[in-house]
Amino acid sequence: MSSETTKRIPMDNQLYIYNTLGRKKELFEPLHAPNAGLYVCGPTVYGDPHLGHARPAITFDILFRYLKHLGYKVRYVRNITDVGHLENDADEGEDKVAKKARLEQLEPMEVVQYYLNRYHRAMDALNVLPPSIEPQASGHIIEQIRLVKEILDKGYAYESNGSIYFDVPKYNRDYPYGILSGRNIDEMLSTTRELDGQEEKRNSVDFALWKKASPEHIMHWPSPWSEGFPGWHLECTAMSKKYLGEVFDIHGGGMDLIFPHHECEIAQAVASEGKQAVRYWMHNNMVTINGQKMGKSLGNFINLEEFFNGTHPLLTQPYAPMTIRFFILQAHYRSTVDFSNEALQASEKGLARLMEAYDNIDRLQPQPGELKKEIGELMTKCYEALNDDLNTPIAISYLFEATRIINSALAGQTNISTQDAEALKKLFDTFLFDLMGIKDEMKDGNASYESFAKAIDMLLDMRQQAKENKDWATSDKIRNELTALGFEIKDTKDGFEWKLNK
RNA sequence: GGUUCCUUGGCCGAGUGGCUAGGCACCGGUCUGCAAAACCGUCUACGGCGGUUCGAAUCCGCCAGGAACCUCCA
Repeated sequence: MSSETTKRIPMDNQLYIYNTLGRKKELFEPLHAPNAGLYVCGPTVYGDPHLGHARPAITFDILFRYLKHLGYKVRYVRNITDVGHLENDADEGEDKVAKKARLEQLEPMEVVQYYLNRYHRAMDALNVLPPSIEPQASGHIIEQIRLVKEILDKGYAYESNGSIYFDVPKYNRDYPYGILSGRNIDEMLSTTRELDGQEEKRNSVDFALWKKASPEHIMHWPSPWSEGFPGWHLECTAMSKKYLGEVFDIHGGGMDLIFPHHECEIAQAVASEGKQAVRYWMHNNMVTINGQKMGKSLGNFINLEEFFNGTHPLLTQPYAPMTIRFFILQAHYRSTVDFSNEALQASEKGLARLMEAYDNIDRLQPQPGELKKEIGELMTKCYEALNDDLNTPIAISYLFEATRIINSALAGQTNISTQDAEALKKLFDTFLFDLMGIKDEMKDGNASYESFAKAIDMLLDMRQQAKENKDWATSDKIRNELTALGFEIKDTKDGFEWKLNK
């Protein structure tokens, strides 16, 4: 699909990733190099995307970008859940959407499309690359029904009143259930709460593969057992198998999906195929707010659009998409990251400093000479950081080291060679832009930027004239009014610099 | 109650046995017409109590506090 796949995989670049199954870092060795398969649980599109959705999207975007950078031909599948979760729960927030669909006489698929579009728009703003395939659960009912049949044939499921349930205790006699989450079935049997509809199930730990639709249920399909809809966990197993094969490399998602979702996926795959489908399980941690998980059920989430506009009451200002992205990358993906205005502002300023340093590389006046060892090592260290389970905060810390080197040279305090300057530019191009996916929101895709920039330059040239005439009133007026408009004006040895703070 | 995990300087956040990231804020200095920015410097932390060790933020135990999962959730 792209020419970059011809790149040779560097032998010394060995990526280690933390496998939740086994809870340790493991060398990543794809099953069918140079191909690599990646499946990530995407959103259930029944509400606006919030900060929590940005975390896995960005985490696995980095993985996607890095695997491609290492020369792998990556097939990245990220699903869209559009059936099974829409209306069959008691939570008011979710009910409202289904209710709204009915009240406004919308097709459920209109609701789905609406939020899917908004999700895509937010991901685009965050510079999250689209996956190779983005399958929707509702488009794979046939595959899911087939999977249910296979599990029934193997004897690990049973029918009850038109619904099909996975027989967890029976499965557990042949294969260990709970290996991903570290649970054992006896404890679960003794601690699982009683839930509605459980009378159909033989055991409280069993889960639905196919549910018979109640009369008021909007979305339903014909099946050998009933008019109904697929169970919660089925789609990922069916779609990953279809697009990545019976066994594939990496499956990602949020930590909150480990149980029951991913545990059930393992059970479904093993029950139907007799073997595990996933070789590396990766899980990103949660975004918290005041130390608590940001999420729908707690009602403490902030939509991405609210961040971009600054419209949520908890926000003291708007935050650019790249600020959000950088903020998330400044924490390791397996740590929780706590939202606060202070933390976001720190990220905003830090990122601005990096972007400025990058622009400053072009202002340097490098001399012919050798590459400084210190600079040459930064590239290696950044690779080592990413190879160590995608340690983006460490890689970022080296970019800040590079920033100090650049600014120090610009201030005339140190010398810099042509090779140094090239290496620094390559460091930023590779790690900040290509791999971490930061972009210059002002310049990228803005055709009129150049005219705009020249107009500001002209104003500042006039100010420069005034300064030379010691007309401080005029020079300060220009500076103050530009500052009021959000510009930051800097006087330098031989002129001026400016930037627009959003 | 069960399972898993966390507690790092004013804030955020890396780091798994010695070399003690990084960002933001603060303070001092250089620079500047004044500023801003930048640069240099300062501040040097690992919840508590024990233990292992020549040596622990890092390993072990206990205690305290917190979180996630056990129900849909990224």
